[in-house]
This record gives sequence, structure tokens and C-alpha cells, in this order.
Amino acid sequence: MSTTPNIDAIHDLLVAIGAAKGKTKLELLENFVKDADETQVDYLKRLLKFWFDDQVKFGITSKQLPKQLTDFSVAHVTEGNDLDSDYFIAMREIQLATGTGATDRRIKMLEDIRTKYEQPVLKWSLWALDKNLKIGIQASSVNKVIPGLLSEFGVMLAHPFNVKKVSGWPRMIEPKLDGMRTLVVVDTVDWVVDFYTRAGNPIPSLVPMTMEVIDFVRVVMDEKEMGRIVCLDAEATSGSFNESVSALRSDDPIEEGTLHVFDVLGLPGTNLLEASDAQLEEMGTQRQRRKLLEAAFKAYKETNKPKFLELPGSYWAASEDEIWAMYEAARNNGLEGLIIKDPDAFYRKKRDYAWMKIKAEETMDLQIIGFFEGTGAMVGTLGGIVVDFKGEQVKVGSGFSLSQRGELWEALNADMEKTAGRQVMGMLAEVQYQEVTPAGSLRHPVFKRLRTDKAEISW
DNA sequence: GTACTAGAATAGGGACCGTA
DNA sequence: TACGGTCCCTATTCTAGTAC
Repeated sequence: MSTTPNIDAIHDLLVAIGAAKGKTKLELLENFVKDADETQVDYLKRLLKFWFDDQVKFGITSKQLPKQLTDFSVAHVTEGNDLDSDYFIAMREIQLATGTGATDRRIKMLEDIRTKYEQPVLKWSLWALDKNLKIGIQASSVNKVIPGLLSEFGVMLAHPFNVKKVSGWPRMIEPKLDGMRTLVVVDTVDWVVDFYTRAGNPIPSLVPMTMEVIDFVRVVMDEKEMGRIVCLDAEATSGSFNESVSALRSDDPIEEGTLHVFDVLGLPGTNLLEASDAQLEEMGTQRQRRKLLEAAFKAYKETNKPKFLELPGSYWAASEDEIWAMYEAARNNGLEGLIIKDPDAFYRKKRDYAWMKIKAEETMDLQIIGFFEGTGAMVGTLGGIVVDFKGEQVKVGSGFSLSQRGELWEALNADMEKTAGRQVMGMLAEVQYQEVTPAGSLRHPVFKRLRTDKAEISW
């Protein structure tokens, strides 16, 4: 193994990981980190942060670049230098560029990189911009080999309801609210409050809730000893889903809205990203955390009149029948659905069967009026179909198996070459969706099947 | 051997924001 | 002012690995 930062060595490693299967991928990375020269490993770590860390952003993607920069079929003449610290400085400058002409300056810096280094380095830079390597590993896998290298911001998520996954009765039932998931992180030493989405991005519009959050967290800390960091897991709403997204995604401070706080965590460190499962278990079970929230809300309301904070209802179901009865009632009350929780489960930063969700599902039979090719691994096969919903063209790209994509792609292309005797174009497709959007399209459309048995449009 | 799980990858509508 | 990109919400399938 080379002792100087060597482009070929890192290039070979990436090619090998891309070609490997299963845990061999991580073994290759592990061996490289173990065997390679310290400087080489240091450079690799910095590259991994560029490629996988969502917090490391460049403000431009390869889509915005001129063709000649992204066309690797043409051989570029380069100076062929080894990787050096100048490269990382250049990438940092791309990150920091702002204002008028920032895009042009970024492109210029990438052109300089192309001129100075061997070809793989430009490709690595484009991967960093797009956060898309397609070598079959992502941030969580990298962190298994090099713990703590990349920011991993995770909240607990629910699986679709499956009664076989219910480990016992009763279950806790909470409403499923249709807004934006919000994690409120409170540093109780410096009294700094940050609002994050479930991907770990800040939500500046919620700043007006800061004082109320601080007052509430003080009450929580009176009820129970917490770590330095107190997190409130919540759903933020401000009217309908679209209205909520509009208000919350804006940079302007929110005026009206509700923070439905359904979980509370106390953590010892200063960084939520580092919270371990063991630390999360110290906060107790779902039942215990809910009890703490209820006590805190009760105490808080004795001396305060909350403007934003709200405790969503929580109920008990002793059987599947009771769950479905509650679901019907929830739907009649205009709720999106229910969350079913295991009262004995600990909080986890991942999708977990301790939480399950029931949501409304509807389907319609709609006419196929077009189709489009896939991207990435789906180039050369069907990306999706376009259906007609009351004059609105709705693209449906999810729900196909690989074999369906292949068959439909072939049939639809053949249909395009003839005007008569078309096989698939014009047929009906059963499409599942969550709701009709205010704009008259379909939210979360999913292909279910071709309706070979009927020709009558649902609506 | 079968069933399940986790991770990675594909796809959608629609909102705001920065840049052209 | 329009448009492209990003980021919210989300769905699904496929593969490799693990549990039963």
C-alpha cells in the first residue's frame, strides 16, 4: 500500500466496494482504514464526509454544470497531481461561495480541479455535490467502520400497521397528525433551543416557540432529573398539510401553529447525534415517558396558558377490533390516522415496530396517457407512467417490480410505433393514493396493477 | 427452508428560496 | 419574475443477512 495520498488507491477501493456484495463492502473499507498510511486514511475520511455527510453541503449539483465538465467519455488533459490539501481548500471554497455569480465561481473551481488532478478526483467532487455514489453504502454503513465520522440524525419512525407485529396488549393509541415532524433540542445549560426536521435540518420559522419551549422544559426538569440536553419529539402543524409546509418551510417566523409534543428525552451529552441506545433507554419506556409528559403538561398549565404547545391525546386499545373502531372514529374526526405504540418500548433513532401507523388508502382506475424512462439504475427501463385524473396529468413512478418495469417499458415503446392496436397505452391502471391535493393532483400515487378486466374510469 | 429485517435504491406532489 | 433545486411529506422493491 502506498504511503503517500494516492488517487489510484482510493479509486481502486471505491471500485472494489461498488463491485462487492453484502458485508464484504464494509470489510474492504475496514481493511483500508486499518492498513493504509495515516495521511491516506485522513484524506479518505475527509472525502467520506464530502460524499456521505448530509451536513456538508456545496450549494450546487452536477445538473447545473456545463456538459463538458460532466462528460467523462472525453479524456481530459490534466497535470496528474496526487491528492493534496489544496484540493480540500478548493472544495471548502465551493461550499462557502455565496451571492451573485456564486454558481459561475463554483463551476470555475471545479474546472480548476479537473485541470489539476487526475480524472477520478473530478468525479469524486461531483459525487460530493450530488451525495450520490451508487456504490451500495451510505452514511450509516460508513459509521459502522469509522464510528462518529458522519453526522447521523435520526428520529423514531413507524412501520405500517401489521397485527402480527403486535407483541402484546394493550397498546397505546395516539392520533397521526399530518404536519411536519419536529425535534426540539434544548441545551438546558446555555438555554439554546433548536428546531430540526426529521432529517436534521433546521426549521427557523419555529423560533417564536422558543420561550414557551424553555418554560415547558423547566417544568419537565422539575418533574424528573434530565440530562443536559432535553429533546421534545413533536409534530408541528399550521392548518392543512400544504398550509403547514408553507408556513414551516418559510424563513419567516410562524404566527399561528401547534407543536403537538408526543415524546420527551433527556440526554447527557451536548450532541444529540451521539446519543446511544443505552442513553435513550435511561429515559424509560414509552409508558413512562408519556406519564412524564402528562405530569409536565398538567403542572405547566397551572401557571401558563400555552399558545403553541399541545399534548396529543393518548388512548388504550385492548384488541385489534378496538384499534379499528378507534381508527374509524379518528377518520370521522378528520384525522389522518393512528399511531399504535408498544407501551414497554424504548425510544430508538430508527424505524421500529414498536411504533406502527394506520393511514387511509384509496385507489382509482385511471387511463394511461404517457410514460417515462427511469434514471440511475433504471435507465433503459420504465421510470413511471402518466395517468389522466380529471384532466390533470399525474406521474406514477412507485409500486412497479423490476420485471413490470421491463415489460411495460417494452410494450409502451412498441405502442408508440403504431397508432392502432396499442397494448398498454390507453389502458386503465389501478392507482393507490393518499388524498386528492388542493391543486387537483394525487398525493403519494402508487401503481397497483393494470386493469385488463375493465375499461371504465373510476371518476 | 422460510420468514423477517435493515439498508439501499427507485419513484411521486408541492412548498420555498436562490439565482439567472 | 420564472425556474431549477432542495427539502418536506411519502410509497415501493430488491438484496443480503439474520432469526426461527
